[in-house]
Amino acid sequence: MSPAGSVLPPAMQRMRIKEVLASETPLGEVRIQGWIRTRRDSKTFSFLEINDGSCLGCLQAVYDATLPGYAENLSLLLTGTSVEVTGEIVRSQGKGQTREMQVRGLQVIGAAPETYPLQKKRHTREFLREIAHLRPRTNLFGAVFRIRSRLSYAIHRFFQERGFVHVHTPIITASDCEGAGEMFRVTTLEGAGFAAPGAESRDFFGKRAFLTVSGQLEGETFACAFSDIYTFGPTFRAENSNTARHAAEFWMIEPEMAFCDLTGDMEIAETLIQELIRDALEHCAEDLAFCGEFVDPGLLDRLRLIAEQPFARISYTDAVGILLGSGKTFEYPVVWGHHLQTEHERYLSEEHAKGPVTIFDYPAAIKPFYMRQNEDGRTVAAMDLLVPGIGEIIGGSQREERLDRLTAAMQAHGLSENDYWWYLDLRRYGTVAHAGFGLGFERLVMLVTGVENIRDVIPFPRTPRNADF
RNA sequence: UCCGGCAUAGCUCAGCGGUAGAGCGGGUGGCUGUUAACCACUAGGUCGUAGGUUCGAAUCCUACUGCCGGAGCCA
Repeated sequence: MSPAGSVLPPAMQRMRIKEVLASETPLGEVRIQGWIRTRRDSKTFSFLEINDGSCLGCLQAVYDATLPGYAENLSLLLTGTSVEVTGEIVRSQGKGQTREMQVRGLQVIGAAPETYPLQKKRHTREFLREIAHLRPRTNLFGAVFRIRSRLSYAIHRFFQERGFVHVHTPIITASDCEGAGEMFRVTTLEGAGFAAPGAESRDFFGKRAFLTVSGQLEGETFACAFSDIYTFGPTFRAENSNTARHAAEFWMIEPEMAFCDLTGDMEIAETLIQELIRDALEHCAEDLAFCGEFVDPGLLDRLRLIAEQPFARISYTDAVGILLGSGKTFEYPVVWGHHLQTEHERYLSEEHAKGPVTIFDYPAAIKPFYMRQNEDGRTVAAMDLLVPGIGEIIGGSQREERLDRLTAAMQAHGLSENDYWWYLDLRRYGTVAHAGFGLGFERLVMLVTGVENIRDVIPFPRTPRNADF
């Protein structure tokens, strides 16, 4: 495809800068298209740093002052301007790059005047969030979103290679009892009609509808047909959470395995994390090195450790004992039967295990109804995978497959069997042990890149009072 | 939602009762196979919004808004 006004005949293919920089063989004359990052002028020529997003690095183009149009173009060649450039790829005379382009023809496609917000200096993340439409053009966000893309691909590859079937579970759900937090209401009712008596039956779906907070229950139905499935899609929580780890819209991966218990569940979870990090280390080396240099100096060592070292596994009961025996004074008391607080989870992963740790067999009273009851009568087969710096990255469980136990648990949680008739049918017809978990995709990207705020690993973050762009 | 902090030039910040500053970015000129290039000059601001205290407020007080950090909820 040749853009209008191209300076070269269509026969000459555009090359991505990544390919130009990686090429082992002489390339001769090539055409590239991208955005100016910075310009440095000499008396008789200018250096242009051009980036097209294909990789972190820029192509240095040497633009000779004797070329036609040089003087007119120069005033337009500011940071942000889009250009098409042709020229020969030659060995660089300077330090810092092995090759560069000797420009033969240059065309300004779209000028970026001096009001362009991105300067060739470091900006704060807070400022860049205000220009979320332009921040992908920075080094950091370029690296983060290339890594995010690769991780997404690696997740599909991981499951597809293991025979898992990808299921698209619904985004809109009519069951308001998924039990994973506040839900966003979906409705076509407006004004007085919304509040009127019996309004729900006149709504689009004839009942109350919401955005999904989890595809798990629907995922279970497919696991009980395809044995191993996974979902990978957007998830919505209307919680008024204002933290670096929470977003109202985020992406989640939820595998569900039939004929699988909690141990098998933990194995898949741990293997998945390790495989994904290995994949990123191999395929995103340049971007990860950048993150290691400018985001978190300890990043690469930590990733290698996570990829190689087996994860610690500690039962909830043992974890409580470890916390009580730690000699640490916590703000919140450690009590068996209570939730582990952030400070407790941090101690377990950052100080005790010094790496990822899986906590399993939680008290039944603090977990949802669908988790499988253990024989001790007081815990359920649940697990949380905690990683240093982020906390919970995976939460999962073996599901209660015994109809009588499940209905009893629903009664204890005050839930109506009628609302879950199809979920209970799975236990009525060919029930089978099964287990699964949810992996927060953004938290994974945070782990891999070292970026500490979820708003900086998702293109356009949705958080309380913020849905711009 | 709770606790704490912050809001000054396009960006990053200094100034903390007495005429609004620097670096970067922009412009002009110079220099150099440069690479966060360098040197000189130059333009650029209702100091978040609304009240209040004071002879005088960017500076002190109050409210509001937004953002940041921590906590809760969780992925």
